[in-house]
This record gives sequence, structure tokens and C-alpha cells, in this order.
Amino acid sequence: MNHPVTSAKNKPTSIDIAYLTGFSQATVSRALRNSPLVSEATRRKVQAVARQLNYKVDKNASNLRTQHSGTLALLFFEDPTSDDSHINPFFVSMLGSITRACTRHGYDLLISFQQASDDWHADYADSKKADGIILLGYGDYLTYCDKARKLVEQGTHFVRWGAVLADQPDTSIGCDNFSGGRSVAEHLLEQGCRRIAFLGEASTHYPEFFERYRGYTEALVDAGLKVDDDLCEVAESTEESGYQAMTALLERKTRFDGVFAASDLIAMGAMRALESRGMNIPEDVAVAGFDDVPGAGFAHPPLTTVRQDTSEAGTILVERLLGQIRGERVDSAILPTRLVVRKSSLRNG
Amino acid sequence: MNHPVTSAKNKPTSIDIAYLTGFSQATVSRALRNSPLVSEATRRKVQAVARQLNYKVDKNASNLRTQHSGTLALLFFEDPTSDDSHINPFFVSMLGSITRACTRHGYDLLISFQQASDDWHADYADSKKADGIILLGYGDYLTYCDKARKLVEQGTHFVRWGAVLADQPDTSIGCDNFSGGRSVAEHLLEQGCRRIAFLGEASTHYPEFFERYRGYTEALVDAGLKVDDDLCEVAESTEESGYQAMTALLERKTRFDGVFAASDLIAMGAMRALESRGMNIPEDVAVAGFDDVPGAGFAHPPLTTVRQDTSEAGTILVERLLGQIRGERVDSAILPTRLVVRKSSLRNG
DNA sequence: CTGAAAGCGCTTACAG
DNA sequence: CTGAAAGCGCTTACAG
Repeated sequence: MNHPVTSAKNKPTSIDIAYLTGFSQATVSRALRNSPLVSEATRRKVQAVARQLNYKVDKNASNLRTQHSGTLALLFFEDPTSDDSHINPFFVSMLGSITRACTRHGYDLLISFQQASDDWHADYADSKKADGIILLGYGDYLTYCDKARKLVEQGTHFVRWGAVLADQPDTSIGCDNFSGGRSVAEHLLEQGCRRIAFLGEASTHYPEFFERYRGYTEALVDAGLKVDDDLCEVAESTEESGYQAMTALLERKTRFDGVFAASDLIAMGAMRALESRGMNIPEDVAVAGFDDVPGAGFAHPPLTTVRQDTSEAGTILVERLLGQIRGERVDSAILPTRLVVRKSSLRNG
Repeated sequence: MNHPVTSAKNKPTSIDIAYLTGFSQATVSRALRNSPLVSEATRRKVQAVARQLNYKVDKNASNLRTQHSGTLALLFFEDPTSDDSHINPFFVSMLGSITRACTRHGYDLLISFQQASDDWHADYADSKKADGIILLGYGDYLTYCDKARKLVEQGTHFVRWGAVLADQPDTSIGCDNFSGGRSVAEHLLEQGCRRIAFLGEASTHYPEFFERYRGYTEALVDAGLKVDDDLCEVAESTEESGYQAMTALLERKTRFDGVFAASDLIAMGAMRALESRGMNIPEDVAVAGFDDVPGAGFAHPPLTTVRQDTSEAGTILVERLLGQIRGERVDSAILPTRLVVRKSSLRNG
């Protein structure tokens, strides 16, 4: 009846501790979890032995038993084109704040990068590896909606960072893209710009950009200007795409004195294109972006942009998701934005 | 004897599929895992029903049974000072390539950010949430060594990105910091620099930086120059620290015509400080960094630096870790570096 | 406060 | 090729 003493090879189990302390395995389990059903003395004895053996509860076993994993999954959608080194810095900030929020709530975070086009690797929840999922990254919104509906049907717990629109099936958290876009356009108008270009794909497929665009057009119209389609150039959210969009715009010889890029990456590419043509920013062309990525302040010239509070965003994403997991009804949320004026748009003063 | 048909509420199990197909649960399990022990017809029937029910194997159950998790954990050490938005871009690249390498090998990735000073949250392996751990991020090397030794004793599978030195207890993967540092100094000398400052903490606590420093001093000595301690300024790897180090250097009124910053972030901060004093780069001072972070090429002026192949690094980290998990003996590895010359250091031509 | 027992949902010898 | 059975290591009613 001798219990094999834990060897260096095999991780200790609660049975080992039970044997060593003389208690039953059930009591050991309770003591380890600080159950009030266990006496102080027992708790101490058990925990001392556990520490000594470097015992850690087997999560696979406890998760199987309790039916939850204490883990959240972050699905990160990226362009098929992007490589290792070019993860959108805005999403990096989000990743940071989401990770921190998870830690605060005692959850672990599983991450997965995927092509927006692929079939989602969204089975983390179905396979019980995660209790819920956070969706991050741009992709075609309409395609997303179809998939989101399926997830909702299946009862998968998930939240998403993105545009908050009417009649969405999911819980979305996003910033106020419309008023952010409007504030940029108003600012450029104040700086004396009269022909303001827009760089970004403004369509129902990319509602974040579309809302920013709508804010921009509204500001123009309110200022008595008309929207000139010649000043709009499609771009996705990369530096390279911004460079190309600006190059295309310049080649069209359309006159413009301001640029609202739908994201900072686009803005940075656009500034590079402008500079390579010898144009001065902001004297010849005032430029503004959106996101306030780390680096926007170090750009040349420092970039005027719209700040989204990633720290708050991450916190809310995690909290709403955990609420959903607890079975609460949670709503979508729109976060305020803030215009950050820097040199790239300041023409006087 | 009627088996309750799976309701929308409860996730289906292999028992449900067994009931629906008429096979035993064991056969269902085999069929789902494409075991050769099962007939083609059975396999198809089982998998069809599984698909229909949106059945996914419960990972907690299968992990418990097989005793491995199919998951790797990435522990990311960061400065206590850093906030969400300032994750070192070099490590972001590593994160990208590690994630991709995991995906290729069919592993999931758990990530955790932690303060280097804290007790490590390294129990992912002990609690069986992960089969192995990847350590990333700078921190005091000597402190690390103590902890690494304990992990090795416990039989924890782990690899680390960092300096590869003699007598290390662990498996480390790092770049050739010494020759990288040497190549930078040689290049600056070729550009006519004679008084080259070094920015970074060169001590045994930070062996990566120390090796870069050693490469730098060797190049100077080989060129018949002497190493001037007055030209060295301690800095940690942040933009802000680089700015401050350069400011301190300038205030000391020591003459210098070149700067080797131990990392790109330091270099970028240093360039900002130089510019704010009206100095021209590279005419007055040639500058070079280390890492080739995304953004180095977009800096003003574009930054000369040493490229570390993060894609290769991530791949090797994951592969060696998986080898270790399989019980193979794996060695540390030193990856080659490549000098990337850009405008910040080009004084003629 | 403690213990004996059941069971979470799988995988895999063992037997046929 | 298939099934009955054991067991991975926990947590938690149930009984005392």
C-alpha cells in the first residue's frame, strides 16, 4: 500500500498531496482552492506541501470538470499581404490593452492571426479552449456579418472592435468614427484648406472608413463646399497603400491643399509621397490621419490625427465579453475620439 | 433508453454522435481523428454528423487524456514604465513570426505580458495549459539566470530570445550581437567618423547590449582609436531614454561625429534630440541603430541599422521548443545579422 | 469540517 | 474494423 513518491519526472497531483498530508484528495482540492469548508490548519498544511512540490492544479482537469477555461481568445484579422513586421500599430496597442485587461480579470489570452478571407479559426470557443472570443482587425464588413450571425446562432460568446451600426447581430465596440472624421475636416477647414482630399476606402464594406468619410463630407457641406469625387482615392490601411493613393492623386493633377487620410498609416505613406515630390507639409498641403498610432507624434512632420483610446477600448471589450459569458445582456458601445493637432496640419501659428 | 437529443444549449459530445450514428463512442473518437483503424464508410458517416452538429472535440478532455495541450506560451517581459501603446516594435515583429510559426505547427499561442521584476507567471507549463514556454524581452540577465536554472531543474520546456553566452543553463536563440556591433562601428569609421558615441547599457546585466558594445570597441581599437568613456551614455531601449541619453551627451559638450545606438528606439530618440538642437544628420553626426524595426526605414532621415531576421528567429524559437518537448536535445543558436545602410549615416555619396 | 463517489469528455490499450 | 472498459486529474454534490 505504498504510494509511489513523486519522482522528478512526473508532475505531482492532488493525490500525491493527499498521500503526503494524510487527507483525502477531496479535502486537498478544497484546501487548495481556499474553500471555507476546510479548516485553517488543514489549509495551511496542504498548501505548504503543495508549494514544496511545486504543485500546480492541472488546468485541463479542472477546466473539464468546471466547464470553463479561464481563457479568452483574440482573433486578429490581417491583410493577406502583411508580413511579420508590419502588424498595424493600432492593433498592437489594442493587443497590449486587451492583454492587460485579461490579466486584471484573471484570464489568459490565446491569440491567433488570420487572413480575413480564410475560414475563421473560431473554434476556440467550441473546443472549450476559450470561454469567449475577441475579434479585431479590418476586413470586409459584409462578409463578417454573415459569419457573425452564425456565431450568434451557435451561442458563441464574442465581441468585436469595429464600427457600431444599427441592426448588428453582435456586440461591437468602436469609436465615434463619424464625429472623428468631422472634427478632422473642420480643423483642416479652419486652417484655410478649401480642397481637402480623402484617402481610404469609403464603402459599406469598410464602415469605419465610411463613417469617417461621412463626417468629412458633412463638415464640407456645412462649410458651403461641395464634395469633389476627384479628391477621393481608395486606400487600405497600410503605409504602402497610402503612398500609392497619394501618388495616384498627384498624377491626376487635381489641385488640393489638404488631405484627410482615413488612418495614420495611410497618412504616413501619403506624406512620404508628397515629400518625394518636393511638396511641403503643411505649407503646400496640410495632412491629418486617424488613430494616433505610436509613431504619429514622431512622424515628419508630427502628424495631426484622431486619438482613439485603446486602453479604454481593450478594457471595455474584455469586460463586455466577460459579462456576456456570465450570461448578462451586454450592449455595443461607442467611444469618444479626440482630435490631436500636430504640425502636419498647422499652417499658421 | 432514449438518448436526449442535443439541445441548442449544450455543446454536442462524442456520445451524441455515437447515438446518432449507431457506433460506439470509441469508434466515433477514432473516426474523428482519422484513425486508420476505422473503415472509410464509418469515418465519413461520423464526420458528416459531426459537421452537421458543429461538433468540436473538447480540448480539455482530450488534453487531459493525452497529457499535452497543443499550446505554447509566450512570456513577454516589458519595462515597468511601458504602457499599452509602446510595446517595443522589435518584439512585435517577433510576436508576429512566433504566432505564424505556431500556426504552421498546429500549436496555439498563449501570451502574457509581465514586468521583468515580478515573479514570473511561468506556471503555464506546470498547470498544463502549455507544453512549453517562449521567453521574450529584455530584463536583467543575472536575475533571469537564477530563474532559468529553476525552470531547468523542474524540467520545464522553454526557450529564450537573447544573448547566447557560454555556460548558459537554457536554450537561447539570439543574433550575433558582437559582429553586428562591429559592423556598425566599421561602417561609421568608413564614413569618416572618428569620435563615435555609444548609447545603451553595456553591462553584464544586459549582455545583448554588452556584446554590441564589445563589437564596437573592437572595431575602434582595430582602427587605432581609443575608446573614450566620455562618449558612452547609458540608455534603455526606448525612444525617450534615447532622447535623454543624447541630451545628456550634448550637455557634456564632448565632441562627437557619430553615434551607435544599441537599439533603433534609442537611435530614434537620439535623432530627435540632435534635431531639436539644430544638428544635421548625417552631416554633423552620423547615426546608426540596431534591430531594423519597422519604421527605421521611415525615420528622418532613414536609419542605418542592423537587421535581425525576426522571421527566422520566430521559426527557430518555435522549432527548438517543439524539439525539446519531443525530448530531443536542442542547442542554442546564433543568427547572423546584416548591416542595412540608410541615409542617417551616409556622409558622402 | 472531512471522505467516498460520481462524472466532466475524451483516448487508447485490450479483446474479439 | 469495432466495442467495452479504464483512466487522465480534477470539483462538487451527498452523507456523515
